[in-house]
Amino acid sequence: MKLSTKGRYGLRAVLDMALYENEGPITLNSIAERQGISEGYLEQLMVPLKRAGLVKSVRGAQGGYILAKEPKNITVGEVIRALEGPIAPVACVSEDYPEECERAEGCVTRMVWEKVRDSIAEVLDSFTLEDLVQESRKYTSQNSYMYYI
Amino acid sequence: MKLSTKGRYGLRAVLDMALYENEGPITLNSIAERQGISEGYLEQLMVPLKRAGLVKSVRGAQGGYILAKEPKNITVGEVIRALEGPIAPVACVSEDYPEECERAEGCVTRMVWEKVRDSIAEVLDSFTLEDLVQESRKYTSQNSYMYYI
DNA sequence: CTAATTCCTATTAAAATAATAGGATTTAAT
DNA sequence: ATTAAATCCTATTATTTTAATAGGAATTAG
Repeated sequence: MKLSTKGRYGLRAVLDMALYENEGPITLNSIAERQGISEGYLEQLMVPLKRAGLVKSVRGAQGGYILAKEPKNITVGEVIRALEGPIAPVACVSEDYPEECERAEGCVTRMVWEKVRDSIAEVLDSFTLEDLVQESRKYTSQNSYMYYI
Repeated sequence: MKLSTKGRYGLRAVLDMALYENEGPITLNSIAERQGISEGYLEQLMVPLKRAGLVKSVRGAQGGYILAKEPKNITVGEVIRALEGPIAPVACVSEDYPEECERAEGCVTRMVWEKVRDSIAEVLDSFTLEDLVQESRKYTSQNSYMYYI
């Protein structure tokens, strides 16, 4: 029941982008440095984030990545789903295409997993990047450039 | 964010035991057949379940496994924790010994993971084996020996 | 033109998961 | 006592997923 680094790193990356939003395109290199994540790995995470319409890339020198929507319109749930796939504690109750199961009819554990799925989704969908940015600024003194994530 | 087969098979196994509780010790062989799970793998799952005080074994011929407590006193949460470890969407918010993290102080994603952890725990702890047994009997006609899990 | 950057494909390393194998030990039943 | 049915125990292997690395192609600001 653990998130992989895809989801964790990916959320930190987009949150980093939200924090430095006014500085133009953010390079993977700078995110990687601030967050202590391998740049090559971050690169792989950007593919699904772009596909999900959460970030946009700017190629060439002075390029980088920017958020495709305002932080207040990006939920943690969207980011996690983009990177980890639909929320599904077990495959047969996946949010989008639940896997068929012979035992499905009358399966009683399924209702447990459905509730787990919904409660996870509810929490993840209740936070926007903006919420986290604001929370982060609380911890950050006026002059500090250190943001915690 | 998926449960492994440990948790899924293990829950089905103890639920199977709850359903056939009045028939004395249940052999792994019979659970394996009914549930379509490899007997050898089930054997491995019994170790943590015993250690957690959820099942007891009876050795020798006519032996098998029995629940160590009444079904109404065993929650799905206990079973899952026994098999998958403490609930923890990420290691730094694990239910028992959260992993240290340099970024912990002022980390804003952590509060998301804490809420996710708590909401999962709440759902899992809200179901007892008895709840599931009763649900299962709803689907089972009086004369049928087929129980759905 | 050059340097900085994303883009793309492939490969590899490491870890976790799932399953299998084979024998030792215990015990009810005969 | 013997036997058969069962748990117990240790080790190994196969498979899958996760995480990371490598190297070069394409794009673009200056």
